[in-house]
Amino acid sequence: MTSSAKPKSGKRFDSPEQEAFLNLWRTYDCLKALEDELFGTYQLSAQQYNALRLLRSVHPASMQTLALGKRLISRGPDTTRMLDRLEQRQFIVRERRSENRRVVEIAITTQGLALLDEMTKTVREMHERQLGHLSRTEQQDLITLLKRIREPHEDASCDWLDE
Amino acid sequence: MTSSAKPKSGKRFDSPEQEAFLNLWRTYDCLKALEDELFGTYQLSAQQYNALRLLRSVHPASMQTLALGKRLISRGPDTTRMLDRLEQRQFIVRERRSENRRVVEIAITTQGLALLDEMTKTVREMHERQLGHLSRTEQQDLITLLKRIREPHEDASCDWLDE
DNA sequence: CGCAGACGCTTGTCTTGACAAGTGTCGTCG
DNA sequence: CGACGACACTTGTCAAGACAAGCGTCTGCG
Repeated sequence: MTSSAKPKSGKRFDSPEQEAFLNLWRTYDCLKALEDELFGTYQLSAQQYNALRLLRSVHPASMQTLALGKRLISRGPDTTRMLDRLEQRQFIVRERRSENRRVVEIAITTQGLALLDEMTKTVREMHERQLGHLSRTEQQDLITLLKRIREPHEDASCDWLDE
Repeated sequence: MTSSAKPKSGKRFDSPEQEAFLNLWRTYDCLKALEDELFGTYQLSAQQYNALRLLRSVHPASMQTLALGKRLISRGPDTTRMLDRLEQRQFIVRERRSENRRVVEIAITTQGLALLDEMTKTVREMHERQLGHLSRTEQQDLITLLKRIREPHEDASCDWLDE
């Protein structure tokens, strides 16, 4: 009934853009598997690790929940629950200050810092396994390309504040 | 207590590999948002769309559940439930053949093909928005780099059969 | 001083994906 | 030809993410 006479197996991709995106997806998923494997041994998600790293970068100061959430990849209201889990394991502390009781200040604890220290070596090794086989030039080219991809989208929902 | 005298805010990344990976993650997430937005209007997930595309590529033949699952990004036993949803909406049919009652053959239906046809234009436009601002050369470079990244990992869990 | 509205976070609920165990079917070997 | 193991899929259960509504707190305006 539809245009069933079209070539079905001529090409695998409808457009070069699609091919590029599917490759990006596949590659991300591939590297993410390595990441998850490592973080799994620490009972941590990649997002949680990033949150801790971010908190360390401002230590001994603190960050507000929303500001922290914005800097992570997944925007959204799930920051609260992720922080719940980190607080429960005492890697962070939350504090409502009297000066402004609306916001919650998040800070990394000594235990959180210790965890990051403990992970440093294995995380670096994992990244080495992920991308170490690329030359520095290739890595730079990749980063440049990826940034160029995001350029027209940053204004929308993809504003990354980590740089 | 820990090595708390280390430079905290000297650099944002622990290694070039980490910078590359975080850029990859961020970029994927950014493009995925555009994708989800589009597929959302069709009440479809990206995985489901890929499954339908894959089934179209072998139409009018069929595929086995496991083979289909392997070709998608997320490996795993959740293929069944994803297919449940597609079957419920009559985009695919499942059939147990008498010759081998262990396997389930999946085939796309006329309605599934019609849905893909209906989506073709908007999907192409979305990909154009995602990556259209890159030159053909940049797109090719990107694809080459991404494939090179996956190279040493393909043997493990990242064997992509779509090519 | 009090109230409306905005802000920041939390909670509820649903869908989606991950991991493990279970069910039915086939090949094989005694 | 009957039992055992392997295979392909399904089901159960749980954690993680998405979306929307709710709660407490602050600001501004009459």
